[in-house]
Amino acid sequence: MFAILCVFIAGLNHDYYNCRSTSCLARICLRFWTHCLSISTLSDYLGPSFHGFEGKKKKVDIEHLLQYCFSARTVRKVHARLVVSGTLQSVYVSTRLINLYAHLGDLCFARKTFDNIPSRDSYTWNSMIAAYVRTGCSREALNCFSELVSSSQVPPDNYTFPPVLKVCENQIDGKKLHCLVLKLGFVWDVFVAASLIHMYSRFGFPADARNLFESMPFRDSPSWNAMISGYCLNGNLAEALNFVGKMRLGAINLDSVTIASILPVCAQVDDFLGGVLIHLYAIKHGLEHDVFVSNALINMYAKFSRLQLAENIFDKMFAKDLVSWNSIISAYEQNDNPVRAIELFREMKCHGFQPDVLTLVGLASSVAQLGDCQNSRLLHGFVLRRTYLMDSIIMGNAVLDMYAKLGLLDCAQKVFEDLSAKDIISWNTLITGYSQNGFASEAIDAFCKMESCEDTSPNQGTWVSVLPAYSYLGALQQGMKLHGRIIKMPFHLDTYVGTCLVDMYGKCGRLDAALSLFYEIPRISSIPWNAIISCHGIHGHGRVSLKLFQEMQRERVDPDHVTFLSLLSACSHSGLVDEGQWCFHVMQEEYGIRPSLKHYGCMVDLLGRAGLLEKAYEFIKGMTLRPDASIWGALLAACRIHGHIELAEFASDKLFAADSEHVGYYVLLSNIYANAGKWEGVNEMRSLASSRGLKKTPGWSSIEVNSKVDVFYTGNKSHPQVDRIYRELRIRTEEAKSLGYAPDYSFVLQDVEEDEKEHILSSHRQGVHLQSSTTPDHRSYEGG
DNA sequence: GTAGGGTTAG
Repeated sequence: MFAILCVFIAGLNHDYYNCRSTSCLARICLRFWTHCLSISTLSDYLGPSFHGFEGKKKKVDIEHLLQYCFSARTVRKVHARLVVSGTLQSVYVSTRLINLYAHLGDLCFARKTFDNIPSRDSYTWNSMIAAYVRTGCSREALNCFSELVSSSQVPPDNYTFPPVLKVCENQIDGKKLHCLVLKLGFVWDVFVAASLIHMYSRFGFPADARNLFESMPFRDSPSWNAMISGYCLNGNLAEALNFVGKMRLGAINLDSVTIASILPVCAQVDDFLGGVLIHLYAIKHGLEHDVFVSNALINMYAKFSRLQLAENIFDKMFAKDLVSWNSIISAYEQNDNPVRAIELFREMKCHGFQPDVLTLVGLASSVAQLGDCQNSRLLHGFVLRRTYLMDSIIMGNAVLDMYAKLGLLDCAQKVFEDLSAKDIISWNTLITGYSQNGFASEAIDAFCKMESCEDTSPNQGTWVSVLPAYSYLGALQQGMKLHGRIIKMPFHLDTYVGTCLVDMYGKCGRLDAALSLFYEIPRISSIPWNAIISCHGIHGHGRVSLKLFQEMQRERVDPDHVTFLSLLSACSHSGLVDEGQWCFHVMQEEYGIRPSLKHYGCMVDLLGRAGLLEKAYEFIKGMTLRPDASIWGALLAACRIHGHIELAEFASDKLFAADSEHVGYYVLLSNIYANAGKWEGVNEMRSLASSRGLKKTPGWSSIEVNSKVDVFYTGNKSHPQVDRIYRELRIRTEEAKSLGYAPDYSFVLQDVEEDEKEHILSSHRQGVHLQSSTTPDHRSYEGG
């Protein structure tokens, strides 16, 4: 074998030695050496061949060969030979071994090597500390640093401080390190200074970082980058951008780090053009193929929903890493294309990448978007096996969010309870899950539990998650108490929190309060406009909704698809047929928004409610999308109002062909039959629904008295004061009748006598306005 | 032979 090696080497033309053959040769040599040939023997045989090593005239030795160890296994073999040959006495060789082990991820052997060195020099200490930092063992790194300081073998030097500063845990320790740096005279080392700047920024002291930066006699681009990343950490995006500008004015080249830091800022401040200019700069300076730059570009383009641009970058990358795959997967996931996200996940696995926490976070969201309950459980199982749920709070929250979005609240609750640590986002996710699935009371319960936790305090997201629950119950007084608390907080004029408050006042009927609050919060996005337009529509003030829309146009705020849903619904509930049709036209022609099934549904409702049944039917026939159950349902509801049995039967055929699982439609058709006195049809619908295992959910209403919400629903008399309530109701009905009130019995859809009909109408009894919403329970809530 | 600043998230 050795003879073959010699022939191979002799056959190489030394003038054309390329790196590949050098590397290959070195590895073969290593192999022989670990099999007990001495280095001098190797050198004697191969000497001339090695002089070509990377063009340097260097004597071959084991230290030189160490750089060709590409696996921890090889290093261990070399290590064993070094111990046998006695070469390990050299601090230099041992330190190199520590670094090799650390780079190959074998921290245990790095430490063993470190422990066995009789006298360590500064390189040894620095290498061991850096090894801990690189592998994320912060505590061990800090302990090692303390050991160095107390051992007095060698003092820490300028190479010691950067890694230690990177992992120090608080500003007080950071300050102590800064004092030591000053004492030892390393403050003007650019590496140490950049680390100090970053440390001060990390702990929220940007002024200290700035002072240090200003006092530096010489600044290189990493010093500037430390300032820029520091401003990003502290959320001062304007100053981060300002520093990039200053760098360019000072003729300091932006490097790949600057670009990777600033691209996310362009996305956050919604500056697409700025982002493209940075991209062009990267191309011009040959930086676009840097992995960090490419990844940052993918993420930026994804945030601007420019998926084609993101995918172009991804495709052109020479070397993709896990972050590249995670970025492109979440790009599709966040732009409502979960199918492509999952496809890319499969491709990623084919390329030999193992998913990490962030891959699975993106995947959990994709699975939720697809409504895929089966895969959600598979994902949960996978995450559990990898112990990610125990190790990562983000992963736990993502699984919780997945179950909440799928409406599997029991699973969500279980995941929440099993979380090894809960943060405010865990609570917010649970509260949002309840709130968005109609479990308002559970949402409020969870909020109250969160408030009783000492180590957790609500943030903006908490208010956004819990306020809709109060709106849902119409709990105005309790909502106002929350408003009272929010107003004292620095973010009380936040668009999202403000919009939730506007929505709460609006839904609870306080349109005046909703409107005055609306004019206090920022109105540059469509979000608050949608809320104020919608709540006026709900209460039948369609013309006000239209006026607000005109105001929105004057303020040059771009409406979105939700704005038009709110407008169409407002017009529908106010009988504004022409205005509704105008909105539908403007949406497409002026704003280029393609109508969704929801918009079509609103239009059918608008025409149908106004009695234009034929026109509504013609409208459905002209649709560019295939009508689903909701469209036929809207037509059916209109037929019910206007008693058009023939069209109702046609619509119901279409409806049940599209969706036979929605109980609301059975109830609707049953009510149509009842209205027409066709009681056999009513019975048929009821038995059909029950034979398919569908249960109707009762309608409900609520009232808030003295910050206490009472919920009533049909067929239930469990309220402790039920007798008093109905006595009062009878008195009020008599009073109303004496003033000329005549009950409209067409809403009583049961085959009973007139006096019974009146009783049904004036109480919460089964048969009146059956709804398919989720039923709240009838517990009461004390004000928070 | 040892060191700084960077990309993805619920």
